[in-house]
Amino acid sequence: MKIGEVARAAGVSVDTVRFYERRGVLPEAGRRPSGYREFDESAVSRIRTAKALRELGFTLDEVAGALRSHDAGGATCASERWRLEAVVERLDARIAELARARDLAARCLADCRSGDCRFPTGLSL
Amino acid sequence: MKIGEVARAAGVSVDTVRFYERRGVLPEAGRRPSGYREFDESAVSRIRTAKALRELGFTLDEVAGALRSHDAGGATCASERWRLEAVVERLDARIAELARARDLAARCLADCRSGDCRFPTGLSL
DNA sequence: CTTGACTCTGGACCGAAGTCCAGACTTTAC
DNA sequence: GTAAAGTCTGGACTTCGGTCCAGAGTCAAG
Repeated sequence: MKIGEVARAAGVSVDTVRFYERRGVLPEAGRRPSGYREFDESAVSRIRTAKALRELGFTLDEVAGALRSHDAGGATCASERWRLEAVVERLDARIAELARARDLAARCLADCRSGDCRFPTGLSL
Repeated sequence: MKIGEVARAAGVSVDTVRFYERRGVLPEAGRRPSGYREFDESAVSRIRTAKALRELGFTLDEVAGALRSHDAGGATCASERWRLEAVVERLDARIAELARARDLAARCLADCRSGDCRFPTGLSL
């Protein structure tokens, strides 16, 4: 398959496919004599997996790490689980951070609506 | 006050003070004959307010907008409340997004631990 | 054989909120 | 008077995940 077909099949742009290759998410593609990259179906499913992992909160480097570990063989659920744990931890931390800000803002807003605005330093909101 | 004193008093770097000036958070500072910026106390409290707003989830542009509106006079709680509402809405949306990813990942992890790993497309985690 | 669609490379660019730098100048303290 | 500390400008760099570009070459259909 040519890069455009892969991209279409996986639902990403050709730029993204090349970018994923550079970032180690995809192995270096084989080349035709013309220099065109040549892919097979496995590239499509690899990109789909990468997308799924991204949606779970993996960074691209983490995706690449997980996929390479998988490639290396011997990876099991138990041996790779920490990757998912790390992601969940990071998400929890980030969510807590945002929730704190959100509650602070919402409390400001509630005070403000009830005519008891104690907004930072004299700013009336 | 010179920029360093302001920065120390407000708890930011001198680079940040200059950056805030360029971004409209601080008005253009007056200059000494030497070219050095000259600030008064109000710059410090303005930076502190900016920090407080940033912690609530305002972007720098939103901070600048709120402060300029305040400067323009006539701003009341009720007239400016939408700014805070917009921030809370954005935070809520972002938190929901992350929470979805988090739950997806945590469910994966739980399945994985209970030996029922249905991780995306053949990847064992 | 030509036309249009595709692909190649390398690098620039986006947003966000700063940080850091060099090289020149100023101010302060001793 | 001199040295150290502070300040000036402008621009480059950071992280993250891409996106977009020009200019050149390639492929497929008619």
